[in-house]
Amino acid sequence: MSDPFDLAHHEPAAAVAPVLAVDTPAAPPPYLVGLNDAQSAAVLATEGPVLVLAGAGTGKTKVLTTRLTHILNARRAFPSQILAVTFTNKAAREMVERVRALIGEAVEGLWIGTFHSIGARILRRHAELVGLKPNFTILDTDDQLRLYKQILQAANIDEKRWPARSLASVIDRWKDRGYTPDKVPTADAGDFGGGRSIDLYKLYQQRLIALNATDFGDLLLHTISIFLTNAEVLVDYHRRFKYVLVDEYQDTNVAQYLWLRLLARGHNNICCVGDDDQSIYGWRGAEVGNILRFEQDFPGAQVIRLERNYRSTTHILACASALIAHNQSRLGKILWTESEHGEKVSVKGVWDDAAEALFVAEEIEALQRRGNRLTEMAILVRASFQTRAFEERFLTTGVPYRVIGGLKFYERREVRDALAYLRVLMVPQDDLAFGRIINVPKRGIGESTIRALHQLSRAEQIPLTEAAKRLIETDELRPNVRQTIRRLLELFDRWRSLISSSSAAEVVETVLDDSGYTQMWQADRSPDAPGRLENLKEFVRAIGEFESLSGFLEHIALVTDNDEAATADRVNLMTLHAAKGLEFDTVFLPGWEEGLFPHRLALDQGGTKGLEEERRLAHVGLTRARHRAIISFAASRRTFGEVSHGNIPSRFVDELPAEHIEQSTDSGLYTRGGVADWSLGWGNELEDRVDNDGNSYGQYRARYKRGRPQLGERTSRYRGASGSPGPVVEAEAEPAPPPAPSAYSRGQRVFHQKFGYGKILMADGEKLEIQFDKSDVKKVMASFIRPA
DNA sequence: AATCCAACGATTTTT
DNA sequence: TCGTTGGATT
Repeated sequence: MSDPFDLAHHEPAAAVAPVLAVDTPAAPPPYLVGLNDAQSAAVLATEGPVLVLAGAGTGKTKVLTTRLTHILNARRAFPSQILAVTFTNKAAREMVERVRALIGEAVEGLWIGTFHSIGARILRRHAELVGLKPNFTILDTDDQLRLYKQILQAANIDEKRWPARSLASVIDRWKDRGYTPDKVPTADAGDFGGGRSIDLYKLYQQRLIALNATDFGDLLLHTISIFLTNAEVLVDYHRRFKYVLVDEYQDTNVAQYLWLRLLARGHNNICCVGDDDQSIYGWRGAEVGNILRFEQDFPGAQVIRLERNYRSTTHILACASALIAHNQSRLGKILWTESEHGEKVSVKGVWDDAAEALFVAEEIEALQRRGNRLTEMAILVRASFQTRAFEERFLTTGVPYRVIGGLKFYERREVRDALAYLRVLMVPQDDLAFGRIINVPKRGIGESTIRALHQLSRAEQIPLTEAAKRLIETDELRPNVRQTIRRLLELFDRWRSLISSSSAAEVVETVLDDSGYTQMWQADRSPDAPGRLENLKEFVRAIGEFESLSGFLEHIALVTDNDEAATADRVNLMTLHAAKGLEFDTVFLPGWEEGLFPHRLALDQGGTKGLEEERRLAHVGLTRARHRAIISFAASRRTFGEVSHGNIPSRFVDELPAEHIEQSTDSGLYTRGGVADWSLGWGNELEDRVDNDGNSYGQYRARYKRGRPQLGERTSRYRGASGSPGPVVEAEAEPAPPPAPSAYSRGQRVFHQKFGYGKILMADGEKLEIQFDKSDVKKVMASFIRPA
């Protein structure tokens, strides 16, 4: 494959007079057939700045991919002259596949990728210009946090008062806005660490450079700096990229905007596709303003609106439109459809979260009986804790479900540990990685030793591994510690010598075995140890798919595989944020209560802006539905052990047009338009139901402890032979097996229906003595408890 | 240096 | 309610 940077070899001949190729009167190319007028306009408007406002379900991806196809087909540019930027790897992959389906091989050489992957690609070419080496590491949030902690400690700042997390978010937001440390306005310093945040930012950047590392934000910030200070580099990219396409433009932050502007300035052919009404990542630095300001930012821009919706029924669309019309800051689109009316949007008020889950489960089973597939149903929640009630219900009634989101494969502890070993192997200067595994598994290297290492490393400006090498030549450490470190360093040398002769997977296996890491988990008696071992195996297998270790490391730094092979027929459970871009026949929208949705914190922090973003989130939720949307709210809800009573239906419920909804509320709960007396009448009944569920749930819980995915445990599918990486939790209710033989041992955490959580003091067959957290020591039969 | 325990705090999270 | 975390204990 040719280097896309290597323009010299294929300067396009067709580029001299490209326009004629398509303008000659002829039948329209086949890929335009089936597009509506607005869609074709968006495809054909190749020159100059274009904003495509694509409402939900209006064929956005189709337009993007067809446009790409058109540019290539009309020979306006070679693949290597097109830059297409997305936010997710999934979107990038989808685009590649669809373009390939339309025109075949020509996709080779296209610059399609996420902002970060393309940023990384550019930055590696010019790393020296910002003081990095081309093989710099990309830190993830975990590493970042460790680095921030080190910096706070060095700066003598009380981490209790000023947690590393807060500093991280302060600095992240600055990076989102394109501020390098010298550019942060003094007014923005805030009060972190007594106003020292800007200095801390400076220190952090210095440390990153010293570590030859970047964080995600740097991938863009550094490239922007390079473009700004090295005109010839920028001009080179101007020449290169004749066409720039951007997906999900409403989600770009200021840094991304600046980056795009700089790159697009060459040919000025930039096409941004997005929907201001689906901007839901403001809290992460996304600026709706970017899309709202597009016409000012790019003078002479065309704005094309895609307003014909091909997804939802009229009732659903009417609700979504009426809802979003309450927002002030929007460009305004009027979605319409020719599809059928379908069912009205159903709005249901219930007692509490358990009743809500029960209601949803019953609806799902009814739909299933009528021949609907579970994969075509989704429950979209505002906050992830809400999934719990549904999981409990589904486990007791036996509805198969999958939770999308949660911990990703590469974020798991064991995977990150294994990765750290590889990083040290590849880049001995990677202090963060070395610091992570120096005492994992436990080798008896403690805080004082590590402090000594850091001291020497800082004093001599050398990496930790180097400091370790020197320190063991002195008598500063105790002999046994010295010996341990020496042996570890020798191991690394030995592993390194394997790289040239063995496959990557073999190297990793050797590392995990020789280091004692695998052994550590084998010896671990905790219930999640087997899963971790499985994950390690899968990790080795994943590496096998890469040619080199360094290729693998780049992949996992930038790719968190978020998609799942939805094979089995299961109900989908996820947050509203995770649902963006997806669609389902039936969508359940539970928890539409003031305080939860819109979320209180969103209102507290964001005021009207916050409210409008919540409303967009509601709009996103509704527009995921093709045929059915079912909204619900509960008067009482259990959150973190506390029960909140008297919840008020979300204001969003009131914003739905009456003629498009069908409201039903359990009696005695709410009166029309307001709150009725919930203090009466529900107490006892609720208690009963919780008890019943609690008991049967307990059985399932116990069963799942024994190796099956459990409720609340974000087990990945990454066990067993099949599948790709993914944070998908799957669980399946089966007939309950006979009670397990007592397998409790001293020290184990257990749960008792009445006494709550506790720890086993003594186990004698079925007779156990348990110290309960909220009670005293009790003697209990094993059949009354389950593992915690 | 490892283990234990009490205190805390818990929207959303594409890279 | 429950997982994480830093300080205290052994």
